[in-house]
Parts: sequence; structure tokens; C-alpha cells
Amino acid sequence: MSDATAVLRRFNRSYTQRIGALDDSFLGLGLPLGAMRVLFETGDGCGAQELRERLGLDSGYLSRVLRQLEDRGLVAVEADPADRRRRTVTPTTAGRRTLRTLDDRSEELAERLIAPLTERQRDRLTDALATADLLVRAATVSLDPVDPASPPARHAMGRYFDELDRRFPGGFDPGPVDDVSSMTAARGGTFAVALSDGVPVAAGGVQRIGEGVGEIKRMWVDDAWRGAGLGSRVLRHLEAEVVRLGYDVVRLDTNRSLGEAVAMYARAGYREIERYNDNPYAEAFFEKVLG
Amino acid sequence: MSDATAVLRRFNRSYTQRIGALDDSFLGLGLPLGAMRVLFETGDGCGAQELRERLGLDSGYLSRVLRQLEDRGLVAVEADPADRRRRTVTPTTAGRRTLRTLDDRSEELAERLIAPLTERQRDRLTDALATADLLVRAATVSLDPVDPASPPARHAMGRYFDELDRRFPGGFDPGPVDDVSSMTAARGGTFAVALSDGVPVAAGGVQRIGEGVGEIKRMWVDDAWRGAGLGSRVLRHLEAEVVRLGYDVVRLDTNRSLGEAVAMYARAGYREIERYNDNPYAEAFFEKVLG
DNA sequence: GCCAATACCTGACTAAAGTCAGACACATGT
DNA sequence: ACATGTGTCTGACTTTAGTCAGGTATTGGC
Repeated sequence: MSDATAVLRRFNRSYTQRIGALDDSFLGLGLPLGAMRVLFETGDGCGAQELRERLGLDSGYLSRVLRQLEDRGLVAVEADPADRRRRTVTPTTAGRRTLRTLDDRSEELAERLIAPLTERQRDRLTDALATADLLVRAATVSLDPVDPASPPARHAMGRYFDELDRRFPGGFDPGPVDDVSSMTAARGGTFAVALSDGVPVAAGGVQRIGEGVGEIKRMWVDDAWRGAGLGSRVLRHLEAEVVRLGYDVVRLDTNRSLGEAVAMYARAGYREIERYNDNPYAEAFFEKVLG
Repeated sequence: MSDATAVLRRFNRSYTQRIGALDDSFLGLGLPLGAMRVLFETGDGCGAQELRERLGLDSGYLSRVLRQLEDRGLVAVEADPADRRRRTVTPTTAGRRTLRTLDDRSEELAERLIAPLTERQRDRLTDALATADLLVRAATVSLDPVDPASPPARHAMGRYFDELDRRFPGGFDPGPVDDVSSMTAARGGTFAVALSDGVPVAAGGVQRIGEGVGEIKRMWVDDAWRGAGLGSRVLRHLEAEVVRLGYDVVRLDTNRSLGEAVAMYARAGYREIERYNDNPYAEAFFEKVLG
């Protein structure tokens, strides 16, 4: 048993016993836990299918739970005008009130929990939990290959361009059309997006730039996720993809203003080479020979 | 919403979604969760009553769960020879095997969870969780007034003496008889023990040493719990008790080798005074006037 | 030896949570 | 217009988890 898992498991035990009680705020509002979870997940309104997926519910079961909530006047269930087979669920005023009560209770429980701690200890706890949260989220991020033209990939690249524009001294302009087809399997490329709770938090792609040579393109990590090792995870994944696609050399270009990225490439065994393309934004060029 | 509760609640959400799955190791062994919990709590054998108390179960319900476990050959339920109304529950070989499987699964889940993290991130996570664990446990410690002659109080004082013996240059000898009756309500005193999972982790008492003067005695915090603010919590509690008991001055003595304690008293507003007793182990004397 | 208390057992009951198979309305591609 | 597929609803069912009111065996105090 490694030290890390032992600590994790010890934490899990003390946590579920103590803070798990935060979830008790779901109780005692006159609704069974299942219905409460559905109402909670509904938030400001969402589709029935989404609820089923997120909560992993049987469609028959959800149907009944929704009727229960509807009968109590907590939500309105209506047919989606765009596709009348689907249902959309919206909380009513009473439903929102219940949600607010839920929130208040949870807040109160959290406050009571940390009440015995001094200011300094609270700060330490907050720091520790924020770190743990980041790392746990990072560990459970799923890195999935996607079509570079798909919405999550577009979203990730959009964020990437925004960041370049912010960080490059003269800004960045991706140009009017952005052809990403070189990063599809059909053309010897690939693209992967890391999702957390369905939201892209990191991404990167590979394209072919010559005989036996792949190129890593558009590697991006969300600002809020820096320091959780997502960058090197994406890099390792893309390198494995490069090998899988049959290249033995991988290249990439970057800009000096992206200091952490340059440092990461150096750490990962990349060596600087001569300019190999005419990308006007690129200032540094790297290469790594993959075994 | 304070920052601390926001972080705690954010953590709770991501945690229950991700690591909460550690508890799923209870599932899929062919036993319902309730029965599994009972088997798990049984450990190396324990009384039925203890199980009921620890898990908060109805006696009828437990009776049935135990029979279920017995029918599957996982535990042996027998009458306690000392009191034949009571039942003792012991896991059989098969039961132990099931418990081991449970442990293996949980370990595997924990390993899979941290697998995507690098060594350095794992260390950071471990540190963060250990800190969070300590503080969460400390926050949920209950500080209860008890008879100073009761087993938990005796246990705490025993640990206290052991520590003095270890830390005092010449060792420490409490003497043959230890009269603690001065710390009972009947004689204008009190004693409190901080319990975590039923185990004493800190303690301290108050006794009367003169007109309007109380004395804090035998304040102790378990080594493993240093840095979680238990010391100052016990101190605050005892000062409140001193006020409640009608004294307006509180005194205490200590030894220079207990540096953290001396520092804590200074921080809490105690001022050093002349020797006020003939305790041969005491080197420093403090007093605080309570409003 | 008797009585009250204690520890557990039994039967009867309930609510919650979920599964499954079929029914039905609507959507989509041809 | 038609076949096929999708999203939801309904009824019938199961398991789990638990409660409650008595009942029985055992114990300790008198």
C-alpha cells in the first residue's frame, strides 16, 4: 500500500463520516433524496435527457420523479418546442425557493463544521482543500480523441487563440478561415480534448508535416488548471499518438512569451532546432526523436 | 458566503462525485450495502450492541442483517459467555476473505484515481489531504465534561504523564496514588476530554486553589494532533469553565521543557508570576485575570 | 425467588429506489 | 407516405433499508 493511497483512503473515511453530512441538507425538506437530487441538478432548467445522463437514471424512474416534483409545484415539465419528444424541466418559483433553502442549509452546515477552527486553521484548511480539489479534478479529467472541428475542440482552440492574443506582445490573429482538417485521422493527424465536467480544460493536436515527422499543434491548458500537470499529460498523450500514427520525429514551434511551455518542452526532452516553417508567430522550434 | 465555506462546498461537490466512488467497493460482492457495512464494522469481532451504536441501527434490523451474514457463512454470531443476553459477532474465514477483497478493491480504486498524477503531484495531494484530514478531524472533535476518574479521563492523564516522563530531563513520577477528586464539580472543579472516534486526543481540568482562584491542571494534547489548534480550544474551554465556576483568576504551572505550551499561554494573555505552589516539577507559573 | 431492566428476536409494515417490458407520440431519412 | 429510430410514459415488479410493537431469554437488585 503506497503512502498516497493510504492517506487518500484515511481521508476518505474521516471525510465521509464528517463532511458527508453536508449532503444531509438534501433531507428533511419533505422530498425523498432522489427527487431532491433531480431538482438540484435541474438548476436553472435543463432537458430531461441531460438529467438522466448526469444522474444515471432510468427513463421510467425519472419520469415518475419529475411528476412527483411537478405535483408538488416545484418544477414545470414541458415539451421542447424544437423536438416535441423531449421534455424540458424548469424550476418554478417554489422550486427555486426550495433550492435556496437547500443552499442555505448546506452553507450553515459548512459554517458549523469549520466554526471550531481559528482563522489561521481555516486558511490552512481552505488552502489544503483547494489544492486537493485541483489535483483530484485534474486526476479525473478524461483525455479523449475528438474531431478537431467538433464543438469542444473549437471551444478549446478558441480559448487557445484568446490566450495567445493576450500574451503575444503584438497580439495574435488566427486569420479568417481556420482549416483544422490536417488534425483528422484521415490526414494522419489527431486531436484530443481534456474534459472536466464536460467542459474543455486542455487540448492539443498532431498533424503530419513530412515523411516520418509529426507536429504538435495548439496545445492549450486552461489558466485555472495550471500546476496540475495537465500540460505534461496532454504532451505525453500526443507523443504516444505521434508514435501510434507511425512518425518517429515530433516537432513543434512556440513563442518565447510562453515561458512555462518552453520550460516544459525542455524538461520533456525536446531540443531546440532551426526554424522549420514560416509561422510568423513562432520564435522557437523544438524537436524530439521518439523511440 | 465566506471563502472557506465556498471552498469546502466546492470540494465536497467534486469529491463526492469522484472519490465517493471509493465507497462503491462495498458494492458488487453480492451483499447489500447495509450488510456490507455491518461486516466491515465488525472488523476482528465485536459485540452486537457496539455495532448498533456505531452504525446507528435498529436492533430488529441489525438482528436480521446479522442472520443474513450468518446464513452466508460470513460471520459467527454467538452469545457472550459473560452475559448470555448479548451477542458477539466474529467474522469467519470467508468473512475475512470478503473483507480483504473489499480492501483490495478500495486500494485499487484509490490507485487508479491517483494514477494520472505525477510523483510530485501525488506528494502535493498527499500533503493537502493529510492537512485537510487533520483539520477536519480537529474541527469535529467533541469536547465533553467528564468525571476525572472515568476511563477516558484516566487514559488521557496516563498519556499526559507518559509525555512528561519522556520530556522532562529527569523524567516524571506522578506518585503512587493519584487523587483527582479536586477536579469534580463537587469540589469546585471540572475535567474535559476531547474525543475523536471515541479516543481521547486532548484533555484538561480545573481545580480550586483559593478564594476566587481556579487552576488549570493536566492539559494535554496528543502528539499526532499538534498544530490543529486543539490546545487553544481546550484552553478556551477551561477558561470558560473557570468563569462558570465563579473564579475570576486562573493560574497554572508548567515546565520550561514544554516550550509550545509556554508559548501558547503567552499568546493567550497569561503573564508570568511568582511560584504559588511547591510542585517540584513546575518551573514557570502563569496567571490570567478573567473578565 | 421475584421483579424490573436489558439484549435480542420476530412479524408486520412502509417508503424509497430502481428495473424491465411494452406502449405511444414524434422525428428523420428515403 | 412509410419505415425506423428516439424520447418519454405507464404498469408491474423487486430489493433495500428501515420502523414499530410486541415477545422471549437472561441478568442483577432486593
